[in-house]
Amino acid sequence: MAKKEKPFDRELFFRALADPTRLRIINLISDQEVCVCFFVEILKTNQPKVSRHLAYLRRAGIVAARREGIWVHYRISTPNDENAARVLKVVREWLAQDADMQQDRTRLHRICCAPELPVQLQGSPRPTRIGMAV
Amino acid sequence: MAKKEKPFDRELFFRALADPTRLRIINLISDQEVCVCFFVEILKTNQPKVSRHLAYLRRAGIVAARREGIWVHYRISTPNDENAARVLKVVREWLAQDADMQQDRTRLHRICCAPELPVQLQGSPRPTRIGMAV
DNA sequence: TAAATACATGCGCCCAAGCGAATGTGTAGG
DNA sequence: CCTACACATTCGCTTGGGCGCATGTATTTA
Repeated sequence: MAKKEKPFDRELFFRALADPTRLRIINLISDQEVCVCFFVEILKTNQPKVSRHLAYLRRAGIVAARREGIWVHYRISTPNDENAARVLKVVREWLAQDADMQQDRTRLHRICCAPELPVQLQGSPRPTRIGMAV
Repeated sequence: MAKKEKPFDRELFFRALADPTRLRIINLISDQEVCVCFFVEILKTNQPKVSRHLAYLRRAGIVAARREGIWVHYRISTPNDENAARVLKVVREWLAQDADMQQDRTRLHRICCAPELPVQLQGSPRPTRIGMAV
């Protein structure tokens, strides 16, 4: 009844990072818990696409999901593998410095901190900062 | 006449890391200059395959080549992008700890340090340690 | 239980990437 | 030159991944 841990899949991990949409998602999450609907809005794409990329990141151990009623919140997950965690940390710092990525975060910040959410997001739970165990 | 530097391609960089053969090559190079023929021998594969993966790593700015007569030596190249360089550093440390990767390095070490090279490698220049600027 | 909402997944299409086999390129030696 | 050698590249094939679209699932509310 021990050892649920599957051996960490390094290939899957790197492939997960080898896609611009997934990197944008990782960047958008930052140190928050973000509802799926916000990704759809910021990335200006359709919901299935976002959902599939989130599933990919989940399988790779990069993000974790938490359901709250009808909504699902995503946050960064520290990979099981210590070295993968180190890589992810550096990658996130890299993204944080990128101009386009900063724009994405700015747009998310503008939307979720505005007094009124846009029509598509009425009633959606806004992103919330979470404690980063690092 | 300035700025030959193309803007660093982050996607290409990550895709380069998302392949087991290319990771094995990165690991084998370690802090040496290694002749192509040794990759063919250690990876137990054909020469075109190795050559294509090496070309991929070159385009991604991860390795550099140096011709010496009929032989071509490959070494790790520090990526133009500072953050990419940080990622690569962590990735290489990761590989260095991996059991399978250690086996590869051991086999390379055994072959190139033996008094007699195997038949396929007769006359090939052995890998040589190079100064790592880090 | 039925409808609405938010998200996940299955399906088919297309394109990129990896592969083996053949061919091309550059270099040393006769 | 011509050959031999090491390596690079091209070609055709096959596979995997991302995409849009349609459908499935889970949860809340009426």
